[in-house]
Amino acid sequence: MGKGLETRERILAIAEMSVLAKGFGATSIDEVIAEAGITKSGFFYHFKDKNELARAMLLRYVEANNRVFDDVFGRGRQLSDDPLQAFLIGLKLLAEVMADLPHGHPGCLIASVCYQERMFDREVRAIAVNSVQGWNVRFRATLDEIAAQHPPREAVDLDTVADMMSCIVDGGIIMSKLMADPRRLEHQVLAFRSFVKMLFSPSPAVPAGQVSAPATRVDSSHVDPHLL
Amino acid sequence: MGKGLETRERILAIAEMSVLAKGFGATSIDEVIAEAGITKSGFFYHFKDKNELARAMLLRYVEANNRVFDDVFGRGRQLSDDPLQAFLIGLKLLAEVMADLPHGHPGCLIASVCYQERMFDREVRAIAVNSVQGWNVRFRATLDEIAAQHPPREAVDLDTVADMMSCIVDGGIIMSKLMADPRRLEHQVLAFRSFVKMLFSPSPAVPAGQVSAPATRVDSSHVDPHLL
DNA sequence: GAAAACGCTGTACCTGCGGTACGGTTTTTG
DNA sequence: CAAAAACCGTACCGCAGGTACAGCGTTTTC
Repeated sequence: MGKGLETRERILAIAEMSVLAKGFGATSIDEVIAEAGITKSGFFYHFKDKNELARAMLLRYVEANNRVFDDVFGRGRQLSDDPLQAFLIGLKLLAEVMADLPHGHPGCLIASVCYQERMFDREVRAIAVNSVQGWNVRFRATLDEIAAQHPPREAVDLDTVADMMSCIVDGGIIMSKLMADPRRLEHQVLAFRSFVKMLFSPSPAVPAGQVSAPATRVDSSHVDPHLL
Repeated sequence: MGKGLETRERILAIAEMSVLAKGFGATSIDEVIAEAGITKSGFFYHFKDKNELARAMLLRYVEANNRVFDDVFGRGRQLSDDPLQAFLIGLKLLAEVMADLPHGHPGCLIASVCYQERMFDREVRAIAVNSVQGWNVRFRATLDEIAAQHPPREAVDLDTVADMMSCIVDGGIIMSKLMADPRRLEHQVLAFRSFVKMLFSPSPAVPAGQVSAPATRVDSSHVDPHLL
């Protein structure tokens, strides 16, 4: 990474923290540059105005989020051929990732943007909307796969279930932030997991042996405490 | 309502709209007073500073929210003696209330505060925390009642389920605001309702006749499309 | 019916921040 | 070594939050 990109990255990280703690409108450029150890001119060299900063922040955030999703649900698929099991494993891993954040989840930039829509131009809002839509279609596709093999017990719209994923995470972040209790987010993800499990599990009697042998090694963490 | 309280209420309503649309830090007093038709001095007569405005706004919001909860879940209890059915009816009514908002839910002030914590003093944050905790113990008590009669099918912590209610609503508000689609919030509440239903329903075979005869008349709206 | 409290208005002023402009300087890179 | 990249310094504008205080009409209270 060149020195320019490094500084840019530092600005974005600091600004994200500030935005999540105080809101975009209350985030002062002076504070950001002081913490980043640069001058105002330096800042405006990288971002022509605050909206460009917002755009870059959002893109950075969405990308990082996508990497996490790719990681946990990709691992889920590696660990089971059954789409339901794979998704449940992914959710378990996601809950673990959320729980392992040192000071709890810092906050969701999408939610922050949502609660300050008037502050941003169309492009920023479009980035937020597209990202969420992308996650929804992603999870919707997964749910379709699952439903093909496991007929859902309740007549619930799968788009709504896919949407629920984002809602639970965003709601869980708010609760864990507000209550200063990182575990709440973890619990919410696991509760959503229970919902999915119940929705696609045919009967109280549990059919065992659907989990294929793990092809990949799992790094130190035992994955199978509550798989079914 | 005295003239003073009337002006105060007008200020609070306008400020709430602005805060939900732009964030607290970006909400300008000049804009609020312009819309309220008063002067700056008039504003500072009612609120000594922005933090006092925030406190009053939050209290107003929480109170309104409590009224809605009291209303829908109170009606639920009127319509069924079974705690599960009463809760499910309440959730259905809540979803309807959410769907009937003319321009969608304007936003949750608690979430807004959460994403701008650094802007507020301890008291404001305490109000937010206490309100959410109040809702959680309320729903937890309801869930305890339900669980006493309907053993839950999954080993889920009831505190987490109670928490999930707030998460779903806050998450649903974010999604519906972001996507400009008020129905998403309604769907999320109904999805949570499905979760509760599944969690406390003993088996796929539905035992009928648990709904007691409604003692109260239902005002024009037919309550029983998807009760079980 | 006078006094006090209420509900504001008007003016003036200070501070800090977002943002612009622009010339100069150092650092990196081809 | 030269050019591009990555900044620094300074000076400035306008707006918003916030303070201070004097005053004024209306309503309430004794």
